[in-house]
Amino acid sequence: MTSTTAPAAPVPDAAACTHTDTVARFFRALSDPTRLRLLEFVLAAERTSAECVEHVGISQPRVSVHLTCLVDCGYVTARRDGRKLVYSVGDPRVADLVVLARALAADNASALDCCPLIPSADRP
Amino acid sequence: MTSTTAPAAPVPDAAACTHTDTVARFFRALSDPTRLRLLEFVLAAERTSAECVEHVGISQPRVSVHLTCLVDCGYVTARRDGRKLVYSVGDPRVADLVVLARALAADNASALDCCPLIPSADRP
DNA sequence: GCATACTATGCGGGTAGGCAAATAGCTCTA
DNA sequence: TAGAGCTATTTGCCTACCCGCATAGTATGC
Repeated sequence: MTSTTAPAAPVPDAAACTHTDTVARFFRALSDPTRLRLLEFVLAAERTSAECVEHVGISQPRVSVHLTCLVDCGYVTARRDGRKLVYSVGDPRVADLVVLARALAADNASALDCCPLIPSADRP
Repeated sequence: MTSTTAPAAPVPDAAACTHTDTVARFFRALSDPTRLRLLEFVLAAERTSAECVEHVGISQPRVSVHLTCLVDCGYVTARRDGRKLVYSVGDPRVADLVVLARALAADNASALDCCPLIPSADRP
């Protein structure tokens, strides 16, 4: 944690004072169905790029971009194994976050479907 | 658990099997800086619409849309008090989600700034 | 060193969703 | 029942971002 190492920071808690924009961008990484699908796929087990491509069913370049994004945001880490790159989730809090969000989303799924600002794909 | 009520469903747990698209849309509600700012503002205390408008500094119609979105997604609830609408957060898990995300985002803030797919506003 | 996976980057197009401004609708006071 | 205050909806514009396709780059194996 970076907050525990800060001795006399002008802010009481680094985590609590992270710019809201940064947190929003952090959420944005999970707001795309393809990226979320990838994250949950990697969350279940270590996966290679090729496995991810097959799982989500979109082009390899696009999957590469999404995975890079997930790595940049700190959700997953990449490791080379021979010719392949293997992606995995190191921080257990990522699973916590997804589980928590899933529980909340499940309890509000029906209402969520009616939100006009965020229309669902199959409900135009 | 809801799985006990499902007799022969092909899925083990309703919460765990909520469509990924739905969860992604749930995250999308928090992926906008203005909405996240509003949520955290309401999270701290009950707020009226007018207070929210002043806090985020954008037009009233836009705030109305954002607040409606947050209500639809189940993050906040609205209550009428005289002429005003008062918004509050009922589910404590919402706070948990935000705190957890803040902690994760804080630990990856620097890397997040470098993610080209999700560029920050002040870093073109 | 060369060939072959495997992965990343650039380009162009289409849609989603952000904003302000104008306006309609609802709720309480007088 | 007016009238004033508060909130929601509509319109139009513009930017962000997702996509596939083509291609460049890099690490590994022979």
